[in-house]
Amino acid sequence: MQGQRCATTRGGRAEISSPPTIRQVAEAAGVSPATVSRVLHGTRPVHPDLRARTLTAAQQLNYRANRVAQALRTRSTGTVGMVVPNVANPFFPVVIQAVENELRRHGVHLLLCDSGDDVREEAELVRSLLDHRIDGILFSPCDRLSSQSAVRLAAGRVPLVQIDRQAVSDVAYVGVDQEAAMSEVIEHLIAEGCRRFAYVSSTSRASTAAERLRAYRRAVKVVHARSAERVYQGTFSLDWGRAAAQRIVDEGDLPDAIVCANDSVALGVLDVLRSKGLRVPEEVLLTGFDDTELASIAWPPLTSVRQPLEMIGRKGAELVLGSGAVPGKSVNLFKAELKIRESSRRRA
Amino acid sequence: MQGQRCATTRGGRAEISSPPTIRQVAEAAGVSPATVSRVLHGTRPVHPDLRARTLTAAQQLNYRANRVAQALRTRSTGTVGMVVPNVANPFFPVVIQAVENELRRHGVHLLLCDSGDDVREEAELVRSLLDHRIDGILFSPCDRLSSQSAVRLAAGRVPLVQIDRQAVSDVAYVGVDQEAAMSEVIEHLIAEGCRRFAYVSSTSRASTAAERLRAYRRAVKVVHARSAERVYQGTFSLDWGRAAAQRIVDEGDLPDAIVCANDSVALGVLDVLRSKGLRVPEEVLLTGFDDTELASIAWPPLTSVRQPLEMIGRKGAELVLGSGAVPGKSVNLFKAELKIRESSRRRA
DNA sequence: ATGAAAGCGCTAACAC
DNA sequence: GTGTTAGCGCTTTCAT
Repeated sequence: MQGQRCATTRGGRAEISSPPTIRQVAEAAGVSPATVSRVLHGTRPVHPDLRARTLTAAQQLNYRANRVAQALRTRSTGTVGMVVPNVANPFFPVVIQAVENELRRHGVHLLLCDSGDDVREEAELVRSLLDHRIDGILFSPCDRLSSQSAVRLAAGRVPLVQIDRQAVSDVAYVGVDQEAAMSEVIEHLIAEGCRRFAYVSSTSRASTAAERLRAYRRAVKVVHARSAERVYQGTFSLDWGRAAAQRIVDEGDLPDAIVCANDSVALGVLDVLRSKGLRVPEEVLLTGFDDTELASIAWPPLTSVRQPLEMIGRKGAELVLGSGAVPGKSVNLFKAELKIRESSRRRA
Repeated sequence: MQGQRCATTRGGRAEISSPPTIRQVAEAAGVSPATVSRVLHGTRPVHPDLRARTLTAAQQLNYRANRVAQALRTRSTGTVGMVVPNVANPFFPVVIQAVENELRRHGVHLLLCDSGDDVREEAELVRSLLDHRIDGILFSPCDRLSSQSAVRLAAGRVPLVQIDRQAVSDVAYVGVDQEAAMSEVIEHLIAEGCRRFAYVSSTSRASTAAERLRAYRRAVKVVHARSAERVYQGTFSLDWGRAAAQRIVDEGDLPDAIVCANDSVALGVLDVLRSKGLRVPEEVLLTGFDDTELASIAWPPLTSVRQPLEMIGRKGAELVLGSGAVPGKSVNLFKAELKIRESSRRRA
């Protein structure tokens, strides 16, 4: 609506609003811009009188420093970038929220990017964020292999911490110990008497998916070698869960337990089992992963793995800001919590 | 890791890496910085030879413009701010994702802020975003009254569009017609034979909550005046749903249908009804709102209202960018879709 | 303790 | 067409 420009206007006409500059504050206060800056930042001592005049003028003009100019000069934008594979994946919103909160406690803003699980896009995003001179970056690399170059590129320029997913081992990382968590799931199922398993997951190339799968294989091999190969990979969706369950049932060889790499998939499986008249947990036990709201609301309630999302986000933010992200490595592995619910409890 | 500074170094020592400046490209190509800029932006015609040399030099040095400097000069940062009350509310991630995608198609980044449903924080965030000279702002005001000043402040400085929630009527807005949606819910229930209702909602001061409530009252009044007053307000959570259901049951006066302002609440209600042995939909019909994944997964599947989230996000982004946000007003009301499922279907 | 001046990296006016 | 110059708004030497 309003004109945006202004400048000092040689003529002498009235200006149209435009945020006041430090210069204008200086003039109003009868001091130099440098003094204003010093007062506002407490960088160096300033005479009480000038200080007072400056403060008054600043307040009167409602002065607020232009962060862009500040950034150019100080080489710090007060922003941090975050790149995640899929904002709509219920795992991330909570992490994002925690990150944003922690950043803001330090006066830093979050530049959020969704890579859409696409390595090319992801790399592009990282480059673009660097162009914007973000002060750091939180990166959830979508591909544990192909994302490596992007991670390295960015890590060479700004503090970087990998979050949830890891592509490069000597760059800071924060997430949960996926293998420990999945092992715990299997141990629990074995304790419930299960011996034959099937694993429903996605073809995701994320490090987390790989770790969970590895743990699954390692853990089931002990009790039934062939179960280690009974793996169904599709996408992290209800529909894939349904499709996988269909296949499992069709094969006419129902395992004792179906282990899922994620809650959505598990609920898809559950849906089909129910429609086939196969009861959970009576005929087959079922587990999910992530412990989204879905898990507790399902019927029967779904055993799942709860990750400390807020903690991951907060710690990630702390690391980028404090540059605990700079040195060789720095791994912050949290422990997930197995939430045992009816879907995996054998009736006594 | 690496040193960040460099500058032209009067001594003549080798520099440590630091992104190349336009000046360095110019020198390498034997042209002026202005020419480089012109080549890179195609702002004005440049002789093919110089053009080629420039391009080569830029590529060789791997030159990428410093967006901060660019922003200072051009008064455009290539960023848009977004303020939402609660990132973890399953409604927002999808909208955010759509916004981010649309922005990126235009080379614009998203500065995401979570106000935590706090008007003070919200105002602070808006001011801070303005300091960062964002090119526009997408605002989901948490309070239809107290958020007005923040909306007005920001709208006076940059293109602003209210998203989902509206505080100021003469500022651009995009969302769904809440009243129409809620009316449709009630009409459906009436058609199913319901006459006596209860409404479970939150004390939220968001415009959407007010609109849904108003529509509920208006619609039920027609068939049963007292139902218009049977309103339970708490928070948008499973627990509040449980608490509200408990109260409703305790009152010993079960309505024909319990209408909920959101899916989480509805599932909380469902949970308690089930534990009390009250069957849905046989003894009481139930509806939610938002049609999150929860709704379709619940048992029985929950009738809910699906909002075109991606469309809202995309349109919001389009508006800020195209500054369809500038003039007096501009309201983009989408229509929600009633998803009728078992929870509100009377057995024939 | 304070001001003048330089300059962050870029683009746009203005000359040629 | 192209280079030179000025300047976006700020912070920070460097003198005083």
